[in-house]
Amino acid sequence: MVKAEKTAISPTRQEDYSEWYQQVIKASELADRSPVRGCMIIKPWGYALWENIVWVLDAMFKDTGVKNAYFPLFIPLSFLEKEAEHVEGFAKECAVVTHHRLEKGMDGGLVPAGSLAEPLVVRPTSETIIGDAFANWISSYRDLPLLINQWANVVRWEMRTRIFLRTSEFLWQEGHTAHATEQEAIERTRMMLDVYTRLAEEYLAIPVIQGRKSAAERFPGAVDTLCIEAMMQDRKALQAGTSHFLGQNFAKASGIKFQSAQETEQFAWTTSWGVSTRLIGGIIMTHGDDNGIIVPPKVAPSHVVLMPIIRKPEDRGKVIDYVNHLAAQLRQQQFSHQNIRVETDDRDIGGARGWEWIKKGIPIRVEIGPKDMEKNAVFVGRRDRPPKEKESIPRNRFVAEIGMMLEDIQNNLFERAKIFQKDHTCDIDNQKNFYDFFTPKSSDTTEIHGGFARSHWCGSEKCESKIKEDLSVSIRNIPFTTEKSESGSCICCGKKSDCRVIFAKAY
RNA sequence: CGGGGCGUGGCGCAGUCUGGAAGCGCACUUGAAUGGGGUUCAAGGGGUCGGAGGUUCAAAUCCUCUCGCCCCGACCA
Repeated sequence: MVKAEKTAISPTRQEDYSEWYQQVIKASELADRSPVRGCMIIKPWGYALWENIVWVLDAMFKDTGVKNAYFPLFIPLSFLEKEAEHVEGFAKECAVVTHHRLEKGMDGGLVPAGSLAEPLVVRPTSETIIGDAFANWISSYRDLPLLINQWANVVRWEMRTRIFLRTSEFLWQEGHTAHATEQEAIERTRMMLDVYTRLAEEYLAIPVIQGRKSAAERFPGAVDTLCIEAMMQDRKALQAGTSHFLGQNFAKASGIKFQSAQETEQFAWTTSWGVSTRLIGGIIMTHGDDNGIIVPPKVAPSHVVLMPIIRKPEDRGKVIDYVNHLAAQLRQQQFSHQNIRVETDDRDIGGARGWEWIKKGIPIRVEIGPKDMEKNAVFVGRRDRPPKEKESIPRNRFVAEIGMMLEDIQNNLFERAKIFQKDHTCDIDNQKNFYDFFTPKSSDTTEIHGGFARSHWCGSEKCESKIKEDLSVSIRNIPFTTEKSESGSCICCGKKSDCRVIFAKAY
């Protein structure tokens, strides 16, 4: 038996996937858990990753005419009551502020005092308060479309939390738009889903499946919910972005009315759409390996780290000089319309230094010592290849080609993830095979099994919930590509179906 | 909120059954050696054992209560 190579993260993905996930976050210094239940402290490396996502998305939003604004963290309780389904969906997970003052209590501790006349809900999402603002801003068809986005934090009091994937507080953006016509709102819903798809695939290197949610999985209060679904390495699905067509539901609830060119009073058609810090969890679980995270170059906090190798103290000055010059040269180079982001790390901590950067997933590591200087070369390791596989490259060539190398890593990550998704997606038409597919082979709870099953579904909520109950498998979405494209029979009841849907276990 | 597991220096753990001076590895600090490398040696710093009660001459260990985390469900971006 071959001895397993030592990995930087233990347990490995194979041994215990969820524990691996926690350990990667710790080892890569993305985040810490906080003293507050279910909340996280996003550390600089993780926050820089988020900032890059924000940067990319924000530009894409603005390209479609969206403007940023900011709305209050607190929502009057009465606002939330306005849309019936919406309340029902969120009521259970709302944090509520009932007091506005603390006083010394009997035992010397502080106790809430001064109760509020109307309790305030900490936003779980902002449809209602933004709807209220929209009602004030809109009076004529000339005010439409209204295209607004806000970058914010929201709070959802979840029963079970998982860092980045489901925390009580998380960072996100929520876009809210109002339109004069149904058609235009529907188009906007789809347009934003396409923006999310581009973010996921072109920037995060996460292949996704675009589709529509079933009625049961729809956003509370929405007429239609579109989403992108990605496959993680444990073969579970992660909803990576959603875009909702809200019809006139929220317009009616908040009184978003306008006068048309024909002088009639009409309710506007609205949409909302969002992605969150959950995407970071998606990056970890799509690209990470047993040595840590791998950050896609286009959103990497830093692209390259330069590590001087100093053998003798007298070499120090010139090696550092060489490294500094190289850093300056690299910073002149461009990748994905941005300057190359360079770190230099001259800590004298031996091999641990290189491993720290591997765990953090920096795309390129460069070692530079006197020998390289003599040859006017650099010694380069790529994060998409094994840690020991490093090569000497002439300095000038490295500087000239670093952009291409990053592009190559970016493409590799995407291709790998695509192949993985393809390998674990299959068409299943037989009920027994379907149940086998989603049933672990052993009693070991950490066994990785299943994947995406493309199977027929008759459209009934009954079949959907039966499968969910039997296997904890849900309909992730009805892909646009398979919608009404093929007839068959429902995997659950056998009745006629006109399309395949994606079934999977989900985060 | 139900079922299971776990809380011991920053991280990973042993010690708990069978009560008897808080340990180990990694990390950290200092010194030296080494020098394409998770290196070696030496000397250090750091923990009221999640918290609160109780039993006892004596509690990390036994009892009661509590808080938190992880996994599996229900809920969800």
